[in-house]
Amino acid sequence: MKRPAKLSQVPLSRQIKDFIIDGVSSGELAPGDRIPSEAELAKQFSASRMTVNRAVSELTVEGRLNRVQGLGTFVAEFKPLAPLFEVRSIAKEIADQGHEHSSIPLKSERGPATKQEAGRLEVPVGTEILKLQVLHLSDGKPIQIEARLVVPKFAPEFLDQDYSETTASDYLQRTVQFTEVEHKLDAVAAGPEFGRLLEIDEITPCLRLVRRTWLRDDIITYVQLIHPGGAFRFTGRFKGPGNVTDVPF
Amino acid sequence: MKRPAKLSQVPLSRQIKDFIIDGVSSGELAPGDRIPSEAELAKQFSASRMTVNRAVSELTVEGRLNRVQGLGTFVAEFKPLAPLFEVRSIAKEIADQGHEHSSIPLKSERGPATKQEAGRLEVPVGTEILKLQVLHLSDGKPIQIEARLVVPKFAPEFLDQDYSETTASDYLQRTVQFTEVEHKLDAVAAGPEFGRLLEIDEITPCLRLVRRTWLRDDIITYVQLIHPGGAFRFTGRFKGPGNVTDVPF
DNA sequence: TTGCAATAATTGTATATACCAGCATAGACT
DNA sequence: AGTCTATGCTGGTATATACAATTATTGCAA
Repeated sequence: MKRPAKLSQVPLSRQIKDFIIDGVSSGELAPGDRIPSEAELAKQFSASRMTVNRAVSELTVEGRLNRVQGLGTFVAEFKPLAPLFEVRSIAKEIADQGHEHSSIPLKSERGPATKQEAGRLEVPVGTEILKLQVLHLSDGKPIQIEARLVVPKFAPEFLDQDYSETTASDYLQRTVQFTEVEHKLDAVAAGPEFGRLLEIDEITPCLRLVRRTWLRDDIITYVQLIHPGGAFRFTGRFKGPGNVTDVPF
Repeated sequence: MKRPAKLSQVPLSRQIKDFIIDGVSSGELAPGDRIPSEAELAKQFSASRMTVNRAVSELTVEGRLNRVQGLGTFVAEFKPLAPLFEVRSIAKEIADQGHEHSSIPLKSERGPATKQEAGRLEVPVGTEILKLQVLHLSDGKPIQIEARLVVPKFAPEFLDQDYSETTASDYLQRTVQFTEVEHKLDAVAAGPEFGRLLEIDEITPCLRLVRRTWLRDDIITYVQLIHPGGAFRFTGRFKGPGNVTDVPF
């Protein structure tokens, strides 16, 4: 029953991949669960086993599945490669460690970029940007100040939204695979203003993380000032030979 | 000319992948270069085109190659996913920014783990470990103190080597694809001892990065204390949907 | 010279088939 | 009861084939 090689809009192997990915993200498939065997999927999609094999293999290379010969294919524990870079990693870490996370918006406005802000974003002074500043609390105690500057070239309508729940997934779905990021990490004294907000002495060392992200044509700048007690843990997962050889001995 | 399905020790597709990877790492193939077409490789390896296709596709998923329909396959600009985690990122950054990097070994000894060291490595107190401490200089000025603790279960012979040039690539070659890493970032005052070494006031804020790596059965712990002036930049590249959706809006 | 059509080369996708290798279990044998 | 073996499921690898889609080039016609 040789099927004519007419290609639909979306390749069959892509459909199979999406089917599995959707199952995971919807919660039907949890990490550790076994997914249907290649033969079952092939029947279900009227595809040949090789097509299924290709789809599943790619998901394995991507780290989403683990395959065991003789046993089956299982949903992998999916850890983002570098959770440090998540939006709400601080909030998540706080929550994961059993503390209660809350936040107080300090600033949320749009307006022309000042000289300093423009410098951070590498845009002309006066460009209309979104400026946000949030104080994060752990069990009611101030722990981090987060400042965010956004040049919303791509979707100005997001300017009016409550930013706190907005993530890239809202407007990007598996479209962009790569994102350039530049980070700068250093330690600074809290200083009078932030020291007061964080309820610490102004000479207290704080961690400052400046992150610039290029996503398509947009530039996003983050500044996080983290209270020393707010040191956070995160686990990362490296993938691929390029990292293996970079792992320190 | 159907080849019998006798499998050699190393799968053919693996051999083809290695051939390309070797070409890149030896410099024969530079980023941007076109690699031989699937048909050529198939002839060269006496393989079917599908086998070549599989090998090359996997390298594409892994981010090492870019394929363009109708044109060919090209070596990708390969950027490590998270250069922050490289051993010598500080040294590299210093060099890249046109400064001269040098280092002074402060400590290099093996012996039983103290309580604190054992705690960091999660091994019993008294376990024989390797302890290293190095002061990094930029243009002759102290900029970072690096401490490294290694539990060398895997290859005790490395204990006697000069650690500075030793990387994981010396004993691992494309064997381990995944490595778990835990990081802890915080900011601390330099303190009297390190303040003196770094030639700064003891209350000066410093960045401290603690990194634990699990590589096979081994545990490696890093502690980096970075001078505030030694704030470093790095660019990262994210790959895969898991990160796309995590990229902050 | 410009514009368009045909062509060759390349990757993209899919099928059907074959056999190998790892794992668990049912059943026979001791 | 314990042990071995056969069987069937699973993924792992490889081949041969076919046609689609994209790209650059070539050559012809206006």
